[in-house]
Amino acid sequence: MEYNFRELEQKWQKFWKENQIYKTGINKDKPKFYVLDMFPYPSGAGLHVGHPLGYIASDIYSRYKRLKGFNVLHPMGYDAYGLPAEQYAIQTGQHPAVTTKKNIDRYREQLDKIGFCYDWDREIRTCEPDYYKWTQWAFVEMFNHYFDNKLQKAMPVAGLIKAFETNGTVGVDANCTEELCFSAEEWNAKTELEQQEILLNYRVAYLADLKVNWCPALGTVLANDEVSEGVSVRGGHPVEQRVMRQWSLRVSAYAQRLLDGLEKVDWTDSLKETQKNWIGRSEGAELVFNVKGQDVSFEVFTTRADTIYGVTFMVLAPESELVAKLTTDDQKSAVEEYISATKKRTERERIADRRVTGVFSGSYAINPVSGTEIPVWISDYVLAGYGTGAIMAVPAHDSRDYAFARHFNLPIIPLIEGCDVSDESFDAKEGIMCNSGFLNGLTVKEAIAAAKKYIEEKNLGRVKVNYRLRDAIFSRQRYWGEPFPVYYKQGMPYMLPMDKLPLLLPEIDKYLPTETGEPPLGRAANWGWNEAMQIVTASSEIDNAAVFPLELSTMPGFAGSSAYYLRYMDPKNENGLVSAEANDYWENVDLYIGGTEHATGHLIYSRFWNKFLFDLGKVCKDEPFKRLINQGMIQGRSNFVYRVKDSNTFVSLNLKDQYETTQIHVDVNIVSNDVLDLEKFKAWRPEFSDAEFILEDGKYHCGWAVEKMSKSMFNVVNPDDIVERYGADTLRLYEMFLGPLEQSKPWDTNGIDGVHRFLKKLWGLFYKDNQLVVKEETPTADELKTLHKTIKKVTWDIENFSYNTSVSAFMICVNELSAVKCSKRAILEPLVVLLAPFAPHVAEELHHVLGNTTTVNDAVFPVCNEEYLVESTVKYPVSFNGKVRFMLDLPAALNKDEVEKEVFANDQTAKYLAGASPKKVIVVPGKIVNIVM
RNA sequence: GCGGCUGUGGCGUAAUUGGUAGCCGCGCCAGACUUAGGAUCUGGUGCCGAGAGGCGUGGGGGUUCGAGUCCCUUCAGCCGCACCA
Repeated sequence: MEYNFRELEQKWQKFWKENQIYKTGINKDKPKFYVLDMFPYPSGAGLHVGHPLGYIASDIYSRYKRLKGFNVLHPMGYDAYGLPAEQYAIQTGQHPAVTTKKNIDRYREQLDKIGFCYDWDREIRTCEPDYYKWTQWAFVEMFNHYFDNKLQKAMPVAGLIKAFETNGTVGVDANCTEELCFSAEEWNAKTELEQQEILLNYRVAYLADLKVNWCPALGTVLANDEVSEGVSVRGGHPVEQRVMRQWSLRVSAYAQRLLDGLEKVDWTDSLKETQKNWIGRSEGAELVFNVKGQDVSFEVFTTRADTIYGVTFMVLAPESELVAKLTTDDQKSAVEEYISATKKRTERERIADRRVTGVFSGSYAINPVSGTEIPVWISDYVLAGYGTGAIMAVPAHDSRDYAFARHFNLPIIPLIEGCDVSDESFDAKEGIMCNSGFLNGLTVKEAIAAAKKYIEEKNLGRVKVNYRLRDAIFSRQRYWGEPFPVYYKQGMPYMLPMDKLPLLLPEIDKYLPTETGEPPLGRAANWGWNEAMQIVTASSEIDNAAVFPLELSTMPGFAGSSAYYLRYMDPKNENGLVSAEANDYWENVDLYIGGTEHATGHLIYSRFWNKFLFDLGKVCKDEPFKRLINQGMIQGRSNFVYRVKDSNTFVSLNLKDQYETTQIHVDVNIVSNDVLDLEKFKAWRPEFSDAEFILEDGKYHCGWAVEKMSKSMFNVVNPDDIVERYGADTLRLYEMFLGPLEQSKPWDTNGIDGVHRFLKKLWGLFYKDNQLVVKEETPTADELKTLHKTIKKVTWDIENFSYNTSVSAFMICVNELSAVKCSKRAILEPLVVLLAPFAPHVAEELHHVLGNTTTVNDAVFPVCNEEYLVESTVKYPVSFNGKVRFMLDLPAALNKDEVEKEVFANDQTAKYLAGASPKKVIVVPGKIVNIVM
């Protein structure tokens, strides 16, 4: 029997499928374990060899846990809504549902070939109505809840209304967009419309006029994490700031809990750090400044209350509402000119070009502590969206303020003894205060505390915690997303009744905005809501009396991915996102594997979403993902050929310096070990058909470089091709063998022969000349040692996700067994089970070859017996002054003194001592001997 | 600028956590076999050196009997955040 991987892999994949080997259900007799992959967006390009890396790692862990007696939930699905399918629809007119389905089918085909243990009965697609029903449901719940700051949890809006009716805002501490203050009488006197508008100020899902990131090229707004350096992350289109009425989720209310929760999860420090940065907690004080000669005051936020005596000017963000209030008549034209100039600059330009710009407003503020009058300036270095959009500038101790003061010749007052501010500001929070009234003589740390206390006591402001985390803008002016279950009466949003969900995505004729600039859903023929009949009806019937318009925006990409891990627990449930029974059993994800690119998007939103559902009592765990591992990126390894300028002649790598050449990417699939296949090259592209070559030793050597794996670099390797040539088990092993899971590393197909050879060698322990050679003989001590040290190593490696080293441990094991021609059942049987998580097909085959009739997945993972590992002798390296000179075999039982005695009894020792007397002898029993001379 | 991670043969990497640096694999070299291959098997392969030996984990310094591993410093690369007050 040959190792016929093609036949064998197909056979077992079929067997697993037909016998539902990977079907999972609640089983209270076994401990549960939930292993999840970040589900993919099914792109048109299909999978390349980098995508399955994380899937293989999680698959190994899932299989291992199962063999260890756990009931393992290991599902897969698709993040099926998204921009690329819609962009494609715009270009081709094909319905995004059609292309999405096609892409999903392709993904599935590719995934199936690799032999994953997914329970496909639990597959979800975010674009399916029975799934997005629950996305809409969660949104309605968010609309119906507000965040109570005191309780630090979401509470029903109904309770808030009751409080307003009896006491107004008194005693209410609700997270809100804008602090409001009204009495019960005032509330009760308001119209329904007015009350609804006020409630939007509190709801967790709310509609508000916000400054948003508008991307004209994509025709939609984008969330902060979808924009980087002023351009859209997807597509790289310019993004501008615009005020629009949009749905938002009050993620910022959960800032503190999102931060605290990080302490409870087992994630990498770098990922936690990224989330901490994104949440951006800063403790400080909010100070009230009165404006001189006007009945106006404004607040600023500062983390350096200690520097209050050094404030020499104030700065407002150009977008601040205060600008209009504080601009005096003589400064009006200058301010207007500055504001319009600022508006013209995109955010990108502002970031790229750090010129100091600004204009004086004409007004003066009064320092609430020192009483000094200070000029109020306007500058775009102050952000409208952070804090209050106004700052107190302390040029001596803040580098941005310093640059501004220098540019406009404003005073700089040093506040720390001995600091030099002649060239730059002193930003460090250390030293002793001076020029600071009652703070003089204190350290900076003490002064911050003292100043805060003073501010609170004198009622000059309040101690406050600020977060950088913004609410998530939740509307997209696009077609291919979840429709909002929302209709509008007099411009005010109302939710569809829960029992009418899902609100289905309507058909439209073109996937473009309407002629009047409304989102694509504006084209839908049936997009009205008959309130009395509770049905969707023709858009033409909208009369704003009985039939009302439905929301035209759709939800963003992160909507569907925020709670999908919960749905896998109970994917067919028609009465809830997840049943209490399923949720109580599976709880949350024990191991989540995916890329770092979701660090600030998906992983913040889903934590927020989960916490919200936790507050409602719908889920039992506060954090969704207990342990998280980021797999590294697989980079491409590109190959180059060198064309001699103005010719069709190509020169081999080491001769290219003799010519003037152009470097050209060449398809890595026609290169082997950096040697170009000349015939394939000529056939690759018509322009190379008559190419000529300057060779070295009859070969054309290509250059190479590690780059991103992409079509344009011709370095994309398709897993299908690898499976076809080497089999899925070889692919799985090689992906793991490449290097540590979390590290980025280049893919080079050339190395794959090594692991393929390993599998053949393993096969060779079972079959020789087509004969099964497995024997029932008792294994030797050495064979048992080989097996058990491998069990020990591989177990430790799996637990620590060090899969590259376990593959090499398997190789060492098989090398050792081959060397002694060991084909004994007592050794091979446990070895096959040990290998099953990594190479399930060949393991299943060999498990059956050994006479087992049930799947290897139901075997028991072997346990290391330390007794077999005990050594009777130790090879001591004997070193002199730290340099190893010779090895000495000694009984392991010897103690320190006995080892020393043996070493000095050896004549080699005398040779290296060369008559000198040792100053010191170090003996570490079982390890080394070092003689210091 | 701030924060994090990583630097080991020609390449991907390993090192029982302070104890023989280079395991495993690719590649390369030599040999065997021969249905001449992108097959299989055997041996070799960090660098310098004929050899004894010396050097060697980005560079410099330190702690230690002993450092890839710990400390200080410096350089390079990758990632995250970045007018966040």
